[in-house]
Amino acid sequence: MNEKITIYDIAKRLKITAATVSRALNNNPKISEATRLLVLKTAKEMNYKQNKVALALKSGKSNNVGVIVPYINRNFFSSIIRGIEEELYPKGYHVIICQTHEEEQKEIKTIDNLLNAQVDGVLMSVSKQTTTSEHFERVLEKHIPLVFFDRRAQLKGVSSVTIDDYQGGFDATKHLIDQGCSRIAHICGDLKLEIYRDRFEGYKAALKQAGIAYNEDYVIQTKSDTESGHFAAQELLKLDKLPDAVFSSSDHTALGVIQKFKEHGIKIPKDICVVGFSNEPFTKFMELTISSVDQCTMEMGRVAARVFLEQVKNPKIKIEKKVELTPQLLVRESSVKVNDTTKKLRVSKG
Amino acid sequence: MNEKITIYDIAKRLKITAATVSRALNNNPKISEATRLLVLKTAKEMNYKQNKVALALKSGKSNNVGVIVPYINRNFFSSIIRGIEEELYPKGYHVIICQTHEEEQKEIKTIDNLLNAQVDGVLMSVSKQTTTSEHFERVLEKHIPLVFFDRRAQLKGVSSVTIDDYQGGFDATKHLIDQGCSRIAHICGDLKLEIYRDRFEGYKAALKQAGIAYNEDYVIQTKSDTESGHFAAQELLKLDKLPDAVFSSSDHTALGVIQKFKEHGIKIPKDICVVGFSNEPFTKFMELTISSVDQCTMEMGRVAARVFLEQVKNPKIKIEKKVELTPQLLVRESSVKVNDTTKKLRVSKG
DNA sequence: AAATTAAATGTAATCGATTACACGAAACTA
DNA sequence: TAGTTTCGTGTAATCGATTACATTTAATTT
Repeated sequence: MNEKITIYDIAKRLKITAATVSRALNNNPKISEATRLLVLKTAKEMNYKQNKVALALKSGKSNNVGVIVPYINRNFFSSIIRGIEEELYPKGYHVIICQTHEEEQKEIKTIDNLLNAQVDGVLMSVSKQTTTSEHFERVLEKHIPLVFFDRRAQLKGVSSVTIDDYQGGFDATKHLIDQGCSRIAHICGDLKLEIYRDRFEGYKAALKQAGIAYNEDYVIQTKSDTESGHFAAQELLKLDKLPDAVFSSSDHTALGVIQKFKEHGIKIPKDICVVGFSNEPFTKFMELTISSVDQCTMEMGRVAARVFLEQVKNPKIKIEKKVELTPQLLVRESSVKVNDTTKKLRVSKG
Repeated sequence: MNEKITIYDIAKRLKITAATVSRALNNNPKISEATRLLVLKTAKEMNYKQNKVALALKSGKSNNVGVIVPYINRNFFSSIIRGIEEELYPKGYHVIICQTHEEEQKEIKTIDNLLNAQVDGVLMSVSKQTTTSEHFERVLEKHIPLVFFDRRAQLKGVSSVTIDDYQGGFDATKHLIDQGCSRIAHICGDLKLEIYRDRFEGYKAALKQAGIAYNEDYVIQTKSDTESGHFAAQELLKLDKLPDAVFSSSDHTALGVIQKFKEHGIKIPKDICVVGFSNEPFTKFMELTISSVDQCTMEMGRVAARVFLEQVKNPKIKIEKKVELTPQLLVRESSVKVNDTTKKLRVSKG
């Protein structure tokens, strides 16, 4: 019962050759209807299952794609992976998950391992530490589709799917301006990363458009966790003139800012409006829900998968697709100065 | 540059046979030191990389394990997967991720697909809908290690890693009793699932131990989301005597309960103490942090991976290992009746 | 009826690595 | 020196499926 059934077993049983069996199973037109049906029936009877590994060796296609992220248990990444998986599974691909822990060495090793495992594609978000790109070039040399999502490396000929971080930063800041705020602080992540630079640029552009002078004192660069939010808030509290709004490039930092401000008796959003970034699940569970910029993560995964599929379909054509998804500002309680309850009810809880 | 180098290429270059090359690369003792070094050197020069697919076909081992969960973008599951990945990657295994969306049909299809792909093991959490178990038996027939985590099927000869849900329920309830509560409500998930039954039993045991009569009116069975928490709270509000504590089998439901109670002017934890289950990230981000039972997810993944490794190491021995991890009650603000600030500071924020 | 064509199946190579068995040469024993 | 080990390599089968090419048989044409 447990031995594996191969096409040779079917062939032996029917006193024909494995080639005929293979052809019958693959609906090859040069097979007679009679034998085809017989083979199909026998295959079902014997509970034959095609051995994908043998197929992979013969065809050079493993039907596996590698997905590399810093950590899989971060909502942002796991949602992207969900999108990728849901798009690729119906097409017969399996998703192999790997984590880099933000270490370049692990990233390099992982890519080489995936290449040895003959994956048909690599979809990834570059680790923060990564500075070199030979490992990416090794993927390209083998003509294996490489698609970056969210964080990409500067590399010609590689497709990427990102959100328009500039737009996200712009929208968030514009919204704060629309709320009547004019002293808007910005807490950004490591500006070596493109995503944080872009959000920062969007912030500045919105200020400029509104004729608000850019004030360097209002910009604080930190890590993207809650503690850094506490730190940032304290820095802001030292200023002569307190800002009346904060746009943070991270939800966790936004939370830290809110916590620290509350400790100091500052009312959110009455005294200071706050907008975060990423639409982390907790932002809508808070008593005071936090406005945030949604990065349409599932969609990002789906699109990355589709870009990959396009590339395997047209192996000859060198596609360099740069898809930029539009982020979605979700206005919640932390950034809306309301005067009456009617308005409050309109605040999105999504 | 991009053609794949095989052992035949190395053999041709050195005018020896592929067999010798293979032996040299595998440190086979019957190879002369001279040829071995020569082969190793040449392999490096030619940038040879072993083709894992060919190896998989020959050996019958793919070095891939399938991990099946309902949804990967749930903190609980993605953390387990992280644990699994981190344990298996160093041992040369790749983790293939699949989602069932809680559908039995998808689960069946996924398992069959993984078997065709010749995975060396299947680690999974059973979908809520699943009632049959032929698909699990198909895995066992092929002598492929099957390990359940968290949610398991009733099946002989299969290992599982769970937490002691009974203990978790007991600890949570005991803690509420220790806070002076005696009218303790319980909001549970679908009692067809073992995990919810066990938590419920733990709850009842703690009551019994404290000599508190079990009151059916205080038990509400719902789904595990925030809205169900609203519903449950409303049901409790209808009672003649309001409970003075709530132990919820889900953090999301606990959150809903808290929200609804607050709407009705009930103070948490002064009037009613609340403890949730799962230690979802948001529980510690709230203004009012929520006490919860941590399920040591990363550890669960690691242990599941180790159980799998043990089974591949001893293929002959039929191991049926039932590992039960001990959950950890995290006492936070939602369940501690404090009188002075000193005590409040001791409340865990972990 | 002989010749041509078409249809169905068989033969054998291939994908890349491993390994039982065979074989020749060197080294050792008696 | 003939016989036996030992050592290092080569030969060829194997894992399971696919497919170009060859071959057989049947059907069609002239």
